[in-house]
Amino acid sequence: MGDTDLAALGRLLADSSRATMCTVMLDGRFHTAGELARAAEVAPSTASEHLTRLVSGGLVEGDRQGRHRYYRLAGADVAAALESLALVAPERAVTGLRSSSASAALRRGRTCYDHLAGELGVRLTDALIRRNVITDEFALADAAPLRELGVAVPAPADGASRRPLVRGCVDWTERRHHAAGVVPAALATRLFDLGWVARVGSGRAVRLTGAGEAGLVGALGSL
Amino acid sequence: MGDTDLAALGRLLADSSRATMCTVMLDGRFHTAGELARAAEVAPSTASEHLTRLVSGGLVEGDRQGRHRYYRLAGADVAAALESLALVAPERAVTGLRSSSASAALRRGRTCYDHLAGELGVRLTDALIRRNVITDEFALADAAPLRELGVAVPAPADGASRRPLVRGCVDWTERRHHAAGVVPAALATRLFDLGWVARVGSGRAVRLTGAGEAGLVGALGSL
DNA sequence: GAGCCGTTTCGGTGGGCACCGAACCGTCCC
DNA sequence: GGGACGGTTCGGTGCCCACCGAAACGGCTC
Repeated sequence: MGDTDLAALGRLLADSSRATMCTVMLDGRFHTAGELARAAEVAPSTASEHLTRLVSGGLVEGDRQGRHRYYRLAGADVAAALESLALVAPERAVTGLRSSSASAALRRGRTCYDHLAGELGVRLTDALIRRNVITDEFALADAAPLRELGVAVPAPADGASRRPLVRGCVDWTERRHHAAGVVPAALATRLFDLGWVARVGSGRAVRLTGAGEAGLVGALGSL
Repeated sequence: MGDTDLAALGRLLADSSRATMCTVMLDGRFHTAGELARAAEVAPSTASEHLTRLVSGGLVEGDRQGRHRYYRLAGADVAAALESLALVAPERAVTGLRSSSASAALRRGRTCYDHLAGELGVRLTDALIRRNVITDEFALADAAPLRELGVAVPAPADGASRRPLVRGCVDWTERRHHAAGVVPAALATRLFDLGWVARVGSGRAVRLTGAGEAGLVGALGSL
């Protein structure tokens, strides 16, 4: 009986299979229905039903290409909402060695929809603050070092209504903020292109390469 | 099978009674169990069960005083997560005149946990930006006008790990950001003390008083 | 065309849980 | 003290929905 239908959204996340699928899709990329079914450990038919509900609920969007069907989160605001929920969510007991090492990799570095998070994300954020690229209040200060790296930094925002160039994003493993927004997203894309960060396995986990370590220290003075 | 138990949190919000209670508690204040039961339109026994679950889930904290028991949201991060969810949640169809005028009042002005939101919130945010109290990237710039109003502004943050003095908070009715954080929260408290904003009814809705209109224009140059 | 494969739809089954009324407990007031 | 009242606990009922297998529906390949 409220103003918005919070409960409908809660029901979508209430199921562990759907929650797992959403967590997988937090990397912002497309995933096939079968891949999501395996991740959630349910039959393809069950996964299909879940995905239909997620789409009609507006959390996920689908794109059919050939005989495959690709799904991803519906937008950055959805990813932000899920991340802020994950911050509140209690830590889950780790079961087994494989998931333990997997979550350790996630803690070290991962993508958060379109930018970098985890230890790597906050290290990068702190380096950007020290180099005065952004302020400690997450405002863009000096974009020159980024432009030298080949990052496409758009013109400053003309109002508060646009998506911010830089904003703070809660990091649920580090329990603090890291840099998000248009500029950090562009930076993340560029770092992938340069080969300075690379994906670990097929999930969200990423790591800093040797060239990335050297390159970022050179560009920002520290890391 | 994820890293945190997102599904458990979703289950808490999945029930419409619990969701309504959480929406009521979004004002950050304490509410009695009976009041929340009436808001959700369920028997007191049912409400009690819901509140027990919300507490054990970490979303809500309770405080017994006398024969009453008061409940409120567990923290600002919980409120932020709920607000970001409400932004994603689809608009709900308005049923009846009473809820229509109530939601209209909410759109005009309301408290968002500890600061101001709605039309009033974004007008205030824009005035703060025009007056250069904060930047359009939600960083604190010049606290002098606030101190003249009697707002207690703490010293600048010494690192990125503390709760930010100012941050952007999504406004689900205005579909843009308004100012949140330590400073806007202190400002809201001060405006209540001055009588410049007052609550409308018993819920989250607030309105700007005549004295508030004049006082804020005087302090900030515009509104 | 036939065959394969990824995906979706459809019945049927089972478990979880929201709900209420009744009983119980603690606090306040006369 | 007794009575009223707010809140919680406890059984019992009924609904919602996650799950699977089987079958149908594309699209791709040979």
